Amino acid sequence: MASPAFRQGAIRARNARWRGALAVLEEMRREPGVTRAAVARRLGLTTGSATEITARLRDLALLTETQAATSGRGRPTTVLGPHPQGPLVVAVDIRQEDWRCAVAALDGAPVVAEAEAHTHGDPDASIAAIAQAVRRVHDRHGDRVRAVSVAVAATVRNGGVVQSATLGWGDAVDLRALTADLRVPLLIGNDATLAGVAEARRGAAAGAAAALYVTIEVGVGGTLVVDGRAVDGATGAGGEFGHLPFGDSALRCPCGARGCWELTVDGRAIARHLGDPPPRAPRGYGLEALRRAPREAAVRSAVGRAAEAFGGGLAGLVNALDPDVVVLGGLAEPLRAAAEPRFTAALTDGLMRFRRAAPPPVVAAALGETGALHGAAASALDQVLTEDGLNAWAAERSPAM
Amino acid sequence: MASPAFRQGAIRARNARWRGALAVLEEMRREPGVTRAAVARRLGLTTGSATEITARLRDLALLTETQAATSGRGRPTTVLGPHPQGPLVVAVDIRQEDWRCAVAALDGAPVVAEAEAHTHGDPDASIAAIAQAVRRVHDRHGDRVRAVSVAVAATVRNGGVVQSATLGWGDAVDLRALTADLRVPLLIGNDATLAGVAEARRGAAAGAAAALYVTIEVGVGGTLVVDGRAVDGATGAGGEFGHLPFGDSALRCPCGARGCWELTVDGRAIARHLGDPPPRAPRGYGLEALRRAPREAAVRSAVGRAAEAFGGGLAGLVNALDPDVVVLGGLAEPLRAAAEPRFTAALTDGLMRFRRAAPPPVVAAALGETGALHGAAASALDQVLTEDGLNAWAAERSPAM
DNA sequence: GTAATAAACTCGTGCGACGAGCATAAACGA
DNA sequence: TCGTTTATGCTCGTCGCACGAGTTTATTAC
Repeated sequence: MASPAFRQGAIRARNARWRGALAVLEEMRREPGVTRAAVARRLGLTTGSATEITARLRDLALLTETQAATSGRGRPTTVLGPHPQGPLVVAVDIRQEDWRCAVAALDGAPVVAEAEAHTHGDPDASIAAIAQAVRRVHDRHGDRVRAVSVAVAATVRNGGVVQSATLGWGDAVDLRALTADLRVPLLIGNDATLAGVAEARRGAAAGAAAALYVTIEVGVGGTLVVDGRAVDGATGAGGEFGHLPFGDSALRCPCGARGCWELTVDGRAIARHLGDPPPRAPRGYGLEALRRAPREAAVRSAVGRAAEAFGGGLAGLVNALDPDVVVLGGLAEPLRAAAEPRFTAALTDGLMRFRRAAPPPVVAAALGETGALHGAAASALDQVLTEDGLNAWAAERSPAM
Repeated sequence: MASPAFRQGAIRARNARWRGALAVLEEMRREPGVTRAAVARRLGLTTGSATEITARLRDLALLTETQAATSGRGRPTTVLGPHPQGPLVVAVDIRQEDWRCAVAALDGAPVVAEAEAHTHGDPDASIAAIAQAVRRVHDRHGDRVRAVSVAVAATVRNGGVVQSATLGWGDAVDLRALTADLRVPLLIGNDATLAGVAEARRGAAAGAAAALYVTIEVGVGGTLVVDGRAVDGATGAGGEFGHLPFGDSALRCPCGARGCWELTVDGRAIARHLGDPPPRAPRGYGLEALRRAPREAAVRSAVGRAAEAFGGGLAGLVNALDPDVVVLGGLAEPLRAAAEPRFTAALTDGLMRFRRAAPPPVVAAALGETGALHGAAASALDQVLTEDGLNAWAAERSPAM
């Protein structure tokens, strides 16, 4: 592992080798269950090239071909799938209450291996437990594990956690311990960002050129995803939409700024409107309020105000970012559903006139609780399915040279 | 021209041909005056490959090599530059008062060929005049002209103008007339978006991973530029930051929404604070106010309020988009300069706490009035310097096959 | 069965890039 | 002034990927 193996100069040529192979693997990943013939057609490959490429990839344990259910005349084609000895990635999702650790092959479907609730108030214990889970997975699969990707309910910057009010962890949490002595790349990402990526690739926004994912948990998060890649800024801390000053500038946000949108949208907002003290668990409070809203007029009104603030802010984001589609995650969808007319009115009213004729559809997230896990697996595979990644894989398997 | 010429199947291979050549051309474009040796080093090419690639590109009239000023020992290398018979693009900038039409070679530096003031209130006359200018350039250079790119002070969507309050043109303006019978691709882009691209590539934000460009003219525009590409959404209408609801929700914006940021930032805001009626020319009014501010306390205070609103909104954008650097264009820089303390205080106060230690630098645009023109040239070259673009160029020059 | 069909396999070719060795043009130094 | 040093350009044999055309194979339809 970590074999340098190649002379400096040949990098470009060595990378060009994988053009066709990578395209095939991406197709297989994007649409598990595609047939070889379909891939060849889509990529404009001749059957000869397809034969060569699949043979090469089979030899490298990057894919397998299985008999396809025949349909119609002609020689039957094969279904492409991940190889049983092929590369794997580990996806971890650290949420407020618990964590999950999953394994995914090149088709990107995470299979949960372990899951556990946090030891409350003790980040070190949680991290140690997760690290052990990762290590067990690694022990089981050896060098097949090519990357570990972590989705965490925290602000992430330059691959590290910057703040994590949600988790109640201090800001000195260092997730690098998760792969301490494993020689495997570790990727850290914000959970909402990764969930957005997952929705844009395989979820409710599949196929969209520019998808805006917005989620409400404690506060508001999300991301714009363009061509399947999150627009997360220079340091990866983009998507903090909750801290756009759409709100009441008299309100000071725990983040340090004032007028933050999320203060007018989440459980804290609803509590304020109802005259309740600030809830210690805004997510739970919000959920409870949404449940009570149908029956209690006061709650309904408070929820409506939050939905209105949410719709208005969303309109601003649509104005500024021009997405194809808006995907709502977490409590965002139930909030809209609880006060649909007020939400939609505010959204429409906030749109620039020329957008109103054909506003982007606002849809519910399709992947639900597994979005972040899917996104983590996807971001890990993004590293594996590169020219460098395949070079490394191939070099390890054929020690010649 | 428009020769199909190629069989369907070979597309992938035919594109792969240009990998090395494109990389070299991009280097030459990114840094006019680079030497062949420097390019080879950066790209990791052997001298043999460099020789081959440059020879091929010279034969195709895509670059020339000129003697470099020798510096130090060793065989002198050559400077790469655009070929005198090489491809060209036409860049047009349509501003509020006038328009300019320029030509650029592969180094992307636009040379203004014609410029003229608008025939006021008559879009058709302006468009006809611009079309003639484009035609004259095309007549002069023939098939060397590969694309026409237009920067326009209007909202652009799906390659067409959607609204253009600034120009005072109706919304039925069809810019496709600009290349009516010329068989040349026409690209339409928002002027602020293109200026942002130019600043990110060669201006004040050169080298930034994520640059946020914000400009104040009539209203607020701009764009986020990631890796040199504008994040302009699904239809190209992104970057309308002026219509984020950071402002006073009691104010209805001509765009149809309410609470738009730009109403609290531009000349209209200053007029309102001074008790003046809404100015017919907000840009000129704003400029005048900025001039008077140093001497007149009331004006200074009104300008300060606008600068504060500007800084606060900018902070929100930084929170949400996480840029490396913020570039101010148009009146934005003078507005900041006129009330620097209030601007900076509002900006800092609006940032999330973890961003305050190292906020992105806020700098003035470097390309000034030529930003949009540079950006238009760049977007046109983006089309030319692709595998398809070079294939077409090569096919036209060697009619064999 | 036999024809029709779709797709896989085989093999010769083209082409871009590599590597190693050679050639060349300047600056340096005795 | 002239060899030495140094950086670069040029030549040519080789490799590997994808192509194209032709052949083979597996299935359905009649």
